Amino acid sequence: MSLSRVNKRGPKQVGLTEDPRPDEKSGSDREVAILDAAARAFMEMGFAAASLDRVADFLDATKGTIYYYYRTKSDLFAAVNRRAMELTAEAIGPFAHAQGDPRERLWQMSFAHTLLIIQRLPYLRVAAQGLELYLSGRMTIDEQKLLKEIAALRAGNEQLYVDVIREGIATGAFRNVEPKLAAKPVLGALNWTSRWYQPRPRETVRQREAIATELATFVCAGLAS
Amino acid sequence: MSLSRVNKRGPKQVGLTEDPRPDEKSGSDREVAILDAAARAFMEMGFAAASLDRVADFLDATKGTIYYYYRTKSDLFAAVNRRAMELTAEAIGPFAHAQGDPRERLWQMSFAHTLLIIQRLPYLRVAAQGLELYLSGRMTIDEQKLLKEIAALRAGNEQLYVDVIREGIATGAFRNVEPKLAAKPVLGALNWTSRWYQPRPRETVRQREAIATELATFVCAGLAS
DNA sequence: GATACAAGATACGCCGTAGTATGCAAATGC
DNA sequence: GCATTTGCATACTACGGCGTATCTTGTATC
Repeated sequence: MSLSRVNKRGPKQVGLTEDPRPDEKSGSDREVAILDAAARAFMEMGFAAASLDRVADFLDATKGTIYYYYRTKSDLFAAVNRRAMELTAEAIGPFAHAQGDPRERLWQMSFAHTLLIIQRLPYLRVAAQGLELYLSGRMTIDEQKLLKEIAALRAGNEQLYVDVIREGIATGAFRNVEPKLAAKPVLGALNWTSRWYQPRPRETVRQREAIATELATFVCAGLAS
Repeated sequence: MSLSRVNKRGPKQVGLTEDPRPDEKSGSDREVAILDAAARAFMEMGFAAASLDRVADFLDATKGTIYYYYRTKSDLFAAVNRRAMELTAEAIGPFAHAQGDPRERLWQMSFAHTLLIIQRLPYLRVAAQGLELYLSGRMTIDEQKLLKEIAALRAGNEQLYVDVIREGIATGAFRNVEPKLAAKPVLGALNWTSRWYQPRPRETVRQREAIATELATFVCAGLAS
């Protein structure tokens, strides 16, 4: 396909610093701006229906810019998903890895997760759509690699919930259920927020926290013994 | 657009019976077969990415058949969604409208809802994708009408949950929360099943019921006071 | 101030697919 | 048994959009 493309590894680093990856997790400012625009476009139309020209509109630029930083539309979509997974891991990871009461930790994870969805709706809504759907047919080899990578990140985040649930069962705080199965409705209750939530102009922090509190309380109560 | 189309109201009724709508809810056998094929295609690729040729493949027919019964791709998609909503209403309606303990009724609704998702996965997964996403931009007038109609059906089903939750709060069975907000994680936990569930060849009825039992127990416990 | 390269704009080729026009055999009516 | 309509299949057109080739401008380097 694109074997002749040589310069498509993003912009060169400035200066003489030879550090191989100065900002591995999120790329440059420009790349993040592109991801933001892409997240908005994919959120509003879905991957297949959203055109790169629409992404460029949100960027106030043209397609040329996008293709300078990303090789294909699938690449861009995967990058949005990857970033969404990173954001999620950052939000819930600290509580997942902490010590202490599993029930309290699950509550904090759910609370933080919900607030994240509200704050970063475009990314999380795109992530909730999933990319398996769209890339499931006629995939190239590198698209399969992308899919595997993102799926692994997603599974990693889900595993954080599974682990906490398992701990909670061990301490007797939670009902004795299969942790992997029990994690499904938990994730469902949380991720569904990306579907129904609509940002309101004058919404206060307090109102958002009320939503997050209800969801966190709901999932903890749902597992309680 | 298609002002010249005259014969696109589906097949004529046979015989001389003049009853205007002999089978309003689901159409003819052939239409249902087309919907089944469309549901499978939309499930596997999403609306925008699924081609009508792919739908025709599942039908073991060609596009000509589809366009004989449905005017546009959007029409077909809306019909799949409409049927999904009808199936849902049939599954949960009886318990929603019954007398008796709201908690027990919510449990039965959730149980039936989950089993429905498992049994009719293509329809319910397509419905969970939603159509607002894909039709949100550049809609024609009749597409807007379709969207409104499906949204109303969806809202009706959600309202069934809201009502039961409200009753449960009144009887003291459920925590005192805003019913509309509380219904969100309930729907999320249930609908999420259409995302993660994958049919296994030798799965028993008992195994499916185990999933439905866990989800129903989860949502009831999540609201319990 | 000439050179080289980074960053992005523009224009276009090519492909997939929604929708249409038409053909055609089998059922149906008279 | 002839005419008409039904129920599709086939062939084709139109168009939107991905990806690419090429051109332009700004900026660092010597």
